[in-house]
Amino acid sequence: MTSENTELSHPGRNDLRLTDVLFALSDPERLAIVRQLAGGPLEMAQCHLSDPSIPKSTKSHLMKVLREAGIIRNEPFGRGRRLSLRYHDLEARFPGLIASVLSACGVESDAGQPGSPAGKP
Amino acid sequence: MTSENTELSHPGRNDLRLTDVLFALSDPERLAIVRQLAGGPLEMAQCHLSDPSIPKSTKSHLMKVLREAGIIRNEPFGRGRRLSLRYHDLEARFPGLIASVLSACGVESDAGQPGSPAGKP
DNA sequence: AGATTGGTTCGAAATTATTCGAACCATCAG
DNA sequence: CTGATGGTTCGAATAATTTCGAACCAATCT
Repeated sequence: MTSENTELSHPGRNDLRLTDVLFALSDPERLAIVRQLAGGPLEMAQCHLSDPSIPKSTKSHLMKVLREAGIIRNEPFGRGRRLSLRYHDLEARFPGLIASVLSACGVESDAGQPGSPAGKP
Repeated sequence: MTSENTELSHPGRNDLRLTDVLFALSDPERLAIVRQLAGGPLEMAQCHLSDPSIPKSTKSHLMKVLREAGIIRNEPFGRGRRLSLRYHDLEARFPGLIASVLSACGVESDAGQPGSPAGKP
């Protein structure tokens, strides 16, 4: 049977709400996830939480909050899922915001995203 | 009696925590307050909430969250209090963050703050 | 098919935030 | 001093979030 893996719903770029984005980013654990994704997409299984003993239902919920705020994309990938930062959408809707948050939490503005922050012309 | 009006405690510039700042900004009512203060200091009595029937204890609590996150300054002023955005401190600690949040919520980057965003040399 | 891995969803329980009235404090006007 | 205005703080009620186990689903491997 070819019964496509669960497609989760993502808000469209224009439906992103600033307060929801800020809220999702306001949790240390979620922010740490975003930091990891700043380097490029990651399989969920390779995206680690600060405490490895946290149950998967909790991890899934953290991802849900980020996804529903429009911060990350969560798509089927092989037997698991692939997570990615919706950098371009965030940048388009809230220019400079995600870049300043990343830089504030110690992400070297480098490669990883399309129209990344400044740094290398 | 000259018994100084209540001095509230404010976190030092270097004690500002990104997650606290993001959390404080993630509420629409608090964000609206910040928007008003972007134009410069305001007496608390002149700083209005979206719903004018909200009791003053609630308003005071909103200010408390913003103050404890280090976003606003709240100091005695005459018989009331004067509120101001800690733009400079925020900018120093989280470069670009407050500017992008303000611009994302429709604040014309104009005067109002010392080393404000670009716009007018 | 059956077992394994990786992840979502559903409740319920625990934690944390918000809201609001009442009490209180300070300043200014009379 | 008295009253009025402006605001903080406390405590209790309510609302929202977080956390976690159990049940479930999909894809892969044997």
